Amino acid sequence: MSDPAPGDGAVPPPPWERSPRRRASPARVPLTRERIVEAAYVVLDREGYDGLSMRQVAAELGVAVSGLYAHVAGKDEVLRLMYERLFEGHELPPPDPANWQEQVKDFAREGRRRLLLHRDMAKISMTHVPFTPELLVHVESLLAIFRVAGLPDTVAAAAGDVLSTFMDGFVHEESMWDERRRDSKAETWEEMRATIKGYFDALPHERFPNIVALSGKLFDESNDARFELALDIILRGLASYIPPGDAPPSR
Amino acid sequence: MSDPAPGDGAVPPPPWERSPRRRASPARVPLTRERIVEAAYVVLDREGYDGLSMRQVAAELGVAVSGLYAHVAGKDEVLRLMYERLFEGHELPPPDPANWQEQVKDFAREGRRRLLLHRDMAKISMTHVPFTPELLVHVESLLAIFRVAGLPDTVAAAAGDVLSTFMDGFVHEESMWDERRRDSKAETWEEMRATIKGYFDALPHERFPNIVALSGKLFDESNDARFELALDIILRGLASYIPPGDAPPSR
DNA sequence: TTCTATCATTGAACAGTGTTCGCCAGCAAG
DNA sequence: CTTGCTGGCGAACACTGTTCAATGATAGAA
Repeated sequence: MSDPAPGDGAVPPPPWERSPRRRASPARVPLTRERIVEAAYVVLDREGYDGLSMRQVAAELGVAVSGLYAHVAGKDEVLRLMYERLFEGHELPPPDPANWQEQVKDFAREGRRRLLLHRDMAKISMTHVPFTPELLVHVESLLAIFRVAGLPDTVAAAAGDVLSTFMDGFVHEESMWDERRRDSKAETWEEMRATIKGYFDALPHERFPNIVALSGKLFDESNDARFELALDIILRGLASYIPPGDAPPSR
Repeated sequence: MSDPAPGDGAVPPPPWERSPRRRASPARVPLTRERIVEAAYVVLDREGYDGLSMRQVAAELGVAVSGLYAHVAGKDEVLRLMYERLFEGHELPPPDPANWQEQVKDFAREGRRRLLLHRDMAKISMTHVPFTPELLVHVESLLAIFRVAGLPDTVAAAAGDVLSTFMDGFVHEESMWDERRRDSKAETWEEMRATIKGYFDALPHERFPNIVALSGKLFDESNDARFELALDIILRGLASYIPPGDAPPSR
């Protein structure tokens, strides 16, 4: 497109321009890890996780597949770099015992927001354990907030598990429904939701009374509302472990 | 091996044994969905999720790959059947408001137990949304317990999300650590845990004071203890939504 | 018993995948 | 201008899931 091959209507470059052109051709931006990750994101958004192949990434860059392996150990490393770049610049504020709950919620909200930035990103996120040096600062900050808030150490340690598995799992479920919507003929989310609700409403009342009764609550609520509510459930549970008198949420 | 081709030392079967032999050969158990799923489990346990291929399953059955497709739509269906069979017979007791929390915990414990029965099973579990008819009864039973306990409907709807994403996520993390252990030279879990703890202890104290301080709590605790604690966090959060006076956890 | 029709099973093929290796063109240094 | 070198290239390997024409053995009919 922007780099047409000679021979299909394009006149060959005049000889006196050979010198500058010679610079132009090799002056194509050199392949770097950053450019590879960037291209991988483009492919991921367009083709989804299953369509994210090294060949597609190479094609996106207009480069041979084998060229990628000079800068990257393999596909695993590409996925890891994508995962790490997604949370770059994601920093938590210094612990404030007065509203630690809101701080934790903000962390989860921001995490979800970033995961939703790219299609199928939750799939990639879940296959990585966040103990690479760049991601450890998040764990550290979260633990700081928990401890300053007065949570016992064991609870603080477990809280990270609950929060991160929930965050990944929730977004993953969201993207699975979105994928299902893509596969079906439903164009809009509303249409898809109506289809699902119809399926649940059509279930035999006597065998699934509660599902039928809650079909509205299960899917009519927006994902944001369900996410917020679930966050609140988790944080209420955590708060219940703060010893009375220890940094009470007075304010 | 057990079925040597004629011509390399094996004498051909005498003609008078042809009749019984003819029965023996076709008397091989016929291919069924059940046998395919069973073989898939064997391959999964031996090779892990990445080694679970249709060809391996076919080889396990001593059958051509293409033969599988006469009984199964494809690999996706095999994974779905495996997932559904894992939870076969997993039934919840009738709702008892007096100890609904223990009922919910038992559900999660049994779910984790089954997921741990087969290597990488959590990976398979997470890619499925439990809305197939066979699995809907679980959702139904859980909702029943939540509602009878007095949880508001919106909370009951969200509670299922929190619980299932946590269950899958926690076991998935467990199996990821186990996979990492397998890859490393560490044989036992204790050895692996020591390695991890050593890594955390070696972190710079000034940058990661909380991680260093909690390195013991993060990994010395057994997975069971962490799972139980996390369950308790979630259930305390849920319980906080029961309106006062509505089926109080007296006893 | 002999023939036939049926259907489960097969082998080969196709279009992909991640990864490796030998080669070659173009650049910087001498 | 020549030399050395290295980044990118093409081709290949060993896989993957899936399809399809052909085949083999079986059960039923004559």
